[in-house]
Amino acid sequence: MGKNLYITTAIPYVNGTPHIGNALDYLIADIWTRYQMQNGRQVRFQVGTDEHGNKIAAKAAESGLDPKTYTDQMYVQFEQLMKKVGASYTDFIRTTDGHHEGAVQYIWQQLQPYIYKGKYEGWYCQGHEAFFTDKEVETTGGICSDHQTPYERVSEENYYFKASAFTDQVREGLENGKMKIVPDFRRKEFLELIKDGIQDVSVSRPKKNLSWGVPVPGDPEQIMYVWIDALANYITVLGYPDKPGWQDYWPAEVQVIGKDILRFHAGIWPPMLLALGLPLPKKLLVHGFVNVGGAKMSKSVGNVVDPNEIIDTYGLDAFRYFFSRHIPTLDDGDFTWEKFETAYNTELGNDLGNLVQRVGAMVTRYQAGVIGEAVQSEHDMRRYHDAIANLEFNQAVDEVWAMVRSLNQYIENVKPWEIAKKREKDTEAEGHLTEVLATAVGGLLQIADLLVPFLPGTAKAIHDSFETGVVVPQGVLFPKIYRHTPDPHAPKAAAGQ
RNA sequence: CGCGGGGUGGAGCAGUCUGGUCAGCUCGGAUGGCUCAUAACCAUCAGGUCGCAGGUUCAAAUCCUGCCCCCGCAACCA
Repeated sequence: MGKNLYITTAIPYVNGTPHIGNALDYLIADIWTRYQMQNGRQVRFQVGTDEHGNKIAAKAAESGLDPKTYTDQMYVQFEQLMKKVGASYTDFIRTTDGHHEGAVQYIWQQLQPYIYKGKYEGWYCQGHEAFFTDKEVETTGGICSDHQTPYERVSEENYYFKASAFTDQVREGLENGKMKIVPDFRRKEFLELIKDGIQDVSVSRPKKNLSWGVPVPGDPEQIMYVWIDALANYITVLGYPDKPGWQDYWPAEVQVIGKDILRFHAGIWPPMLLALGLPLPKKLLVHGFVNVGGAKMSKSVGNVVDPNEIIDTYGLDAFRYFFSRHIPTLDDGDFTWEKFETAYNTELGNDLGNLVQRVGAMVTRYQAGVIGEAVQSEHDMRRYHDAIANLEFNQAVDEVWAMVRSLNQYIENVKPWEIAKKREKDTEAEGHLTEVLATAVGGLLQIADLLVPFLPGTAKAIHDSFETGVVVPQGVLFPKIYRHTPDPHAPKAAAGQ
């Protein structure tokens, strides 16, 4: 196995504000990256933004800006979120980057044997200068609600990419595991979807209908539609085709995507790669959505949760903890402020934070802070590593918490405070106490190691507390917060209420 | 008969492929213990016909058949 690994995240369309789903992408990729780096791998971790298209052009026009200036303002929000969740990315791509646009045109030319001209037919609105789906047309009764004009049936010339030519190869790759889709039920879902073959996709629009995008080489009348432009980012960001080094990282080990965009990443992207003669990514990690109290998060319902608010209130590691352990990596999850706060107070505060505190306090109190010969804990962490290899991060965190529990149990069983009392009379007690506390510290240090990918700040705090051989208090980890759940120790309000 | 996922103690889940050792885990609730600690921690308990009805088997949450209910997706929607 080589040392170089590559992981990617979906690039969000900058026409909008960052949300939990984006944060989840970054977090998952970041956990994986930190884990691999901890194990001595060289990792490139891509993030970026998708910045072309009509919606951007329209938004920019509304604000009286040219599109590029507009995206220059918008993409920063996403960059801020990436930094806020602690994403240790190495490569940031914007689809408006010069190198990317040039590379995409090169790719288009390489794809020539599989590109043909065809007619695209659909419902068109003059006011929007855009096509609408059958569904939208149906729900509005055929009248555009913004312009009060009927949609017209229009057909236009487009270039198509012959993705269908690669149906068998893609299917094969999925069946022999050359390209895995994780979890497996997503793979089955996708195979079912392409049962009748992958369909060709329209990859360009006439310039009059799509102004803001990469021009099609050799045809000034056509602009590239999203697919080739956006999907290509995964290789252009590495330097493809002209900057050396990209071969060291492609194929990607993992491509992190949401369940909504699986079909593009399994049905268009692999055919593009095959047409370019490039290997397929090894794994597509498909995560689910975050619901709120069982309901879909949506602006119209008004239940959107802002990741920034969580992090500002509870801290970055608390955010990373909840979204890595309580939102299953490979399935939908549920967020509520109550759940979050309960997990924060009980699991982070009571279980882990308090454990660190009590061990530190005992070493300080009984041994003036001097830690004895650290005993290396022999806890078998195979399940932790297996879980990460299987991309089930929530299970890996479960394993860490099993260790936290057993360390609390250990302390309860050996009762260091009783050994401490015996030291006056029993000469062996001193050594015994030192050994017990060193064992506890050893356990904490191992826990800290395991937490590095998930809670880097906490892992560092634990290390800093105990690593030097003398306890260096780092302050209380995860102090109690009661904003959404009742404070059990609050002065009793009037009875009955 | 479109496709996929799911229905397990108050809540959230594991277990189903490879039938018995499964009725398990976490949170919440109750009781007790302890005092090193963030009124934390530890132990015990709370008794859920494992969606419903049949079937296979010595034995089914776990296999087969039928049905009911919930949630996504249903193709150019970033």
